[in-house]
Amino acid sequence: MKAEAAQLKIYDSLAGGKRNFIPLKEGFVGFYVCGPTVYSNVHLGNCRTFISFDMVYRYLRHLGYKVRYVRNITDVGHLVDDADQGEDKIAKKARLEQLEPMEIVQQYSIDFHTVMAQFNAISPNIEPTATGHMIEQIEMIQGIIDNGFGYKSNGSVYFDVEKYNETHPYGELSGRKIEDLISNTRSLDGQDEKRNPLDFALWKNAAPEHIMKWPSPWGIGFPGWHLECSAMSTKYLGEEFDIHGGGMDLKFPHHECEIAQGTACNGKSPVKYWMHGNMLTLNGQKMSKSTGNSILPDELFTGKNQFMEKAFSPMVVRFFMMQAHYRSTLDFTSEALVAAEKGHDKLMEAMKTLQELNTGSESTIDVPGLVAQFYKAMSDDFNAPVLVAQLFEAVKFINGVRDGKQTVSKEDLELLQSGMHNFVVEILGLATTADGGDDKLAPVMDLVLDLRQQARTNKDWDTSDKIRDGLAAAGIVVKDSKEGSSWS
RNA sequence: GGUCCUGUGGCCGAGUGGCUUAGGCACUGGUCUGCAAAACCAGUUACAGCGGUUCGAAUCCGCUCGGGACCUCCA
Repeated sequence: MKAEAAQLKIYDSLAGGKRNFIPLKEGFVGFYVCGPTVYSNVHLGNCRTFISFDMVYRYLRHLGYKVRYVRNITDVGHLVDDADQGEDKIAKKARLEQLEPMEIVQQYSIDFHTVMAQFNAISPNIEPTATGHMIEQIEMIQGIIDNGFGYKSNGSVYFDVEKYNETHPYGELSGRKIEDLISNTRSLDGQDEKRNPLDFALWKNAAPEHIMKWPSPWGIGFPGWHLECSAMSTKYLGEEFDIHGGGMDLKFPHHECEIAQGTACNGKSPVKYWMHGNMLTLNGQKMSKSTGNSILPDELFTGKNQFMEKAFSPMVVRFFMMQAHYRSTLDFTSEALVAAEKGHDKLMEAMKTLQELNTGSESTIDVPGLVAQFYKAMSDDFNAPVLVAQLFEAVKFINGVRDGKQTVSKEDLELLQSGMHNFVVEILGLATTADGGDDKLAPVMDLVLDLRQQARTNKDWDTSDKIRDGLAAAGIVVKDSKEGSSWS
């Protein structure tokens, strides 16, 4: 554990407030995040959740915890709607595109991983799939039945919510009362298999024409969506683990059902800290695949979309997200992205400057105190926006030292360098500009700038400006300073 | 309709009782520069409305208006 870190506090959705984080086993953290259903390209809203929890994972790791990070991939069982005729999302897509379901899964899993890599998200330690854990799911269903909380009906198995509620509070996570849920339940067709409309499927009987199905003690079928997370989190993290994350929209019913399933099967509530990331909005409305109000990461990176006036790089988007707290909604607009881009560039420029500073006998600001503020911000429920504000305090100082208006001691400089690296690169996950790679361009630019400098020395402003304007047209910005010209 | 969240300056977005004028962007003035860009310095704009609690509220309570989420698949 980092000695300089303040006590980590996490907002626990179940408790409804911040709690000191104390892991079940000292030094270790079990961390589960609900992953995507791979039936289409991940959109930016999906990405925000995963990026938020990537930041959480990075900070936990930085604090010295050994984290086992599990994020599932849902590749079966997620129905288009809740009616019994509801079609599996993967199967539907497969039918429409005349592909094997696993082709769909493969295609969109690859897309998901590609996008996450672009956002510089660290891969989970384990990324289990629902189809790869049929046996575990079947065993868990059996456990729930054995404990009297599941019942068979027409080849399907349902979770008996009313029975469960007699001894455990169903709805505690989302703040619902079972009576309200019952009175608000809409009457859907084909609910006759269930004893109660609130009951949810653990196993669904598959019709003969159904293409994704497995044998089970209750007949040929497939698992209910909520079950996979319970089965896989139990398998890899235990019956009780530290942190479970996911989007706010999964709170009910998905996470509520996970609590019920885990409790019904194992006799204990599975999760110590429930974390929920908030939604990304576009034009003030929740980004959602089903409504079409969404934008794909690639459309954002290429600028080929109807919402934004220009393209934005993955790191700018990530930085933008880090400027908002993960529990707040964040509205995506072109104007906000442009502002974030400038801020991002300023921060990254300072990161470079930081490597070239001269040291003095003493520092003009309290550098250890500033770095302590970094920890304070992040330890307060991962308050990245406050961290970013502190980072800009550092930027101001860095530029001040560069301009000779401030001084920094050698010791403090090293502290600041490591602190900035830790928080900007390791924790916020902002990759320092990947301007390597273009090996041929650098020497060419050196030559061009050298020629321009000659022109400037000769006061041949026509030539020097022509070079500058020409480069600008090519997207290269030239910056002059006392030490010479640079480009980016 | 039910449950819950939210409304901060031109924009984004922190802050939950008494110096945060948070921070970023934008804007204005200045420094620097051949000019510009970038940097730097300084400054402007705020807490939806009404009422209440309090010595004191952006921060607590009530109401009004507005926005959103969930209640059905969604990160």
